Amino acid sequence: MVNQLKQDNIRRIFIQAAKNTLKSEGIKALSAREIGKATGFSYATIYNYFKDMNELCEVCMLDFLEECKESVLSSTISTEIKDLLKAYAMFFVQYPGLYVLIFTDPNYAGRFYNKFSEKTEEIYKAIFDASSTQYKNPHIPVLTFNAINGLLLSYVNRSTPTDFEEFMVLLKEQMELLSI
Amino acid sequence: MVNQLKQDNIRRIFIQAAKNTLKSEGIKALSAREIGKATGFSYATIYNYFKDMNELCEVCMLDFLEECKESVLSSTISTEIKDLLKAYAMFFVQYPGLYVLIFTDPNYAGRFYNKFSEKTEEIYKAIFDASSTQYKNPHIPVLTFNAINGLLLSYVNRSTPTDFEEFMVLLKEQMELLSI
DNA sequence: TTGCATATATTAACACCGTTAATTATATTG
DNA sequence: CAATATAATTAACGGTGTTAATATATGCAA
Repeated sequence: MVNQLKQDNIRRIFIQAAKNTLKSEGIKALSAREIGKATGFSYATIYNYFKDMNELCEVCMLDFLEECKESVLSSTISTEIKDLLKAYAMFFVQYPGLYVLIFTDPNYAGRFYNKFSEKTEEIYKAIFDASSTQYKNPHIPVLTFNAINGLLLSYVNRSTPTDFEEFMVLLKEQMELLSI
Repeated sequence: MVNQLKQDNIRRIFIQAAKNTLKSEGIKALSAREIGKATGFSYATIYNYFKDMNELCEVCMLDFLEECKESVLSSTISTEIKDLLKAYAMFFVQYPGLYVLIFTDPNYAGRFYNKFSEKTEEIYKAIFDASSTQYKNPHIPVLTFNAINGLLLSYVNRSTPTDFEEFMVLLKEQMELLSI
């Protein structure tokens, strides 16, 4: 007889600990032994609740994407698309480590891409649905997100632009060029 | 008395072996032990020629960027900017692992970013210099590369779009939207 | 409550990794 | 040839993910 409730609770303990580590110290600090210490469990106990460390990490990543979505949609600045997109970019500027982990780290971003593609598509769709203006040409939203993600990639991985203010200026200019 | 020529040659042996591994099997397969096997040297000998494995990898990355630049500029399709940009994208579509390594992998892309930023800026500049049309507004080239890099990021890490043909169609459409 | 079966947690171990110190082999020079 | 400088190797350390074997806790029937 398994105690499903207890199992779920312990699972959540591991997830929460992993999320904390990922947010504060990044993926490099995440290890089975570290999560063991942080939760009080042995490092091997994790393997009773997750297939491997990747599974634990993936669960966190989907959680973070959900947080991103909620953060964007609850930021009641306006329903103008440029403000929604700015909120999207802001979330990841706030947590550059999460952007790297979810979108750029080949060890994770590339794994089970269908799951993450679905979730990111969901976010993109939610943003353009929430917007007050509609775009008939579906390539405009795609181009817009490619441009923003390219900018975020450059910012988090190559520090180009170097600081936050410059990033926001560039983002604004790019949105204007796209007539967004 | 050190034999500089001999040293340089052995250094090049390690670099070549590492480049082969990176191109064929990717960064995950690169290790000191593996390069030792591939070259016939002991794994520790590498440390007589490189500070650490990161240095070896970085040398390879700069080499690859140089290859990319030469590949783009020697592809005598035309001097139209859209063809040059297509050649740029093609290089990394051909070697997705290299794109991931150089631009998206946080372990490498983020390290010594100034060195790589310089080199990538050099490529971007070379492309727009070789182009037959000139852009007065400097934000257009920046936006263009952000869009292409966003598309490449999505393609290599999330398989969106799923195949090469689709990628090329999307690239063409995005260039047209940007009036490039 | 006791005893037992089941479920869960822990420890120990294995195979990797990067890196370094100590040791051995090889060149070079007097 | 012998002494010295240089380079390559082996052995070791501390880290990683993961698994098998072992210990502990839990749930339940008698």
